[in-house]
Amino acid sequence: MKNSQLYKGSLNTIIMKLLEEKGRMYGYEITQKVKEITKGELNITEGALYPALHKLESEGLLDVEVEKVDNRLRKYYKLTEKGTTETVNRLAELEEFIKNMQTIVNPKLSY
Amino acid sequence: MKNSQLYKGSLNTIIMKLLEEKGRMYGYEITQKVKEITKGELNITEGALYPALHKLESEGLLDVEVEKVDNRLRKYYKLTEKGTTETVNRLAELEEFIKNMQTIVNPKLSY
DNA sequence: AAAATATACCTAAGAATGTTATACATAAGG
DNA sequence: CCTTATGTATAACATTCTTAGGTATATTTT
Repeated sequence: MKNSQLYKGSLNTIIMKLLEEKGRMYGYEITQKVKEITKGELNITEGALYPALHKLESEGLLDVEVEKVDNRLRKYYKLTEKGTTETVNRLAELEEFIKNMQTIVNPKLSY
Repeated sequence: MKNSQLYKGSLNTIIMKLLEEKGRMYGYEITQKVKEITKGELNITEGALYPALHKLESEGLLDVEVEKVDNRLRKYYKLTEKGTTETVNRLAELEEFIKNMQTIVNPKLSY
């Protein structure tokens, strides 16, 4: 996902947050949604996305439903109960992370 | 550095930002400074820090000055000219990253 | 005085995450 | 017909960080 190394580690949180909002999404849809939200700045690569989805599923955080649309396969993912709980934690961590990074970048604002 | 994977990829930017502010710092000092700024939330491990410093130096972004204080060795790092220029870019990237993540986490604020 | 903690550096093995490249398959547009 | 878009997948490689050691001196605690 993009050149900047900063996004490393945030993919799982992004996926879970989008699923929390949308209810359910399929892989390709997630890549397009992120591209749209970030105005093309963040492009999730498939080589990162699919393994991430599979791992979240294997950890019991996501459930999958396979559907055929226009003769093409789609795998819809949604948060499990456990996944929903975990999403709350990860979003809290993300907000803490952002706060810390802002303090480092712009220490004057933290007075 | 910490449990949360979110910090992955941000260490270089943190180091460079601190050096831009302080002028020069040594490794141990950096770990303590970050711990202080983030109120203990972010602990940079030495296994991450020292290789990162060496790499930034080998890339010509940092210069080193070795000094002996209290009979103990210290390696003071400071930004080179190239490093200073690069710091501006990385900070811009970081702000962009933070903005994007906030948009994803809190889409309502971006209306 | 001995032991633990703090200061100060370093590296190597492995885990986690992501890029790049490739593969397969259908649909739509030029 | 060929390219682009849609849709999923994996394997080799690169990067970053954790964990777990190692070395050495100074200070604080027991």
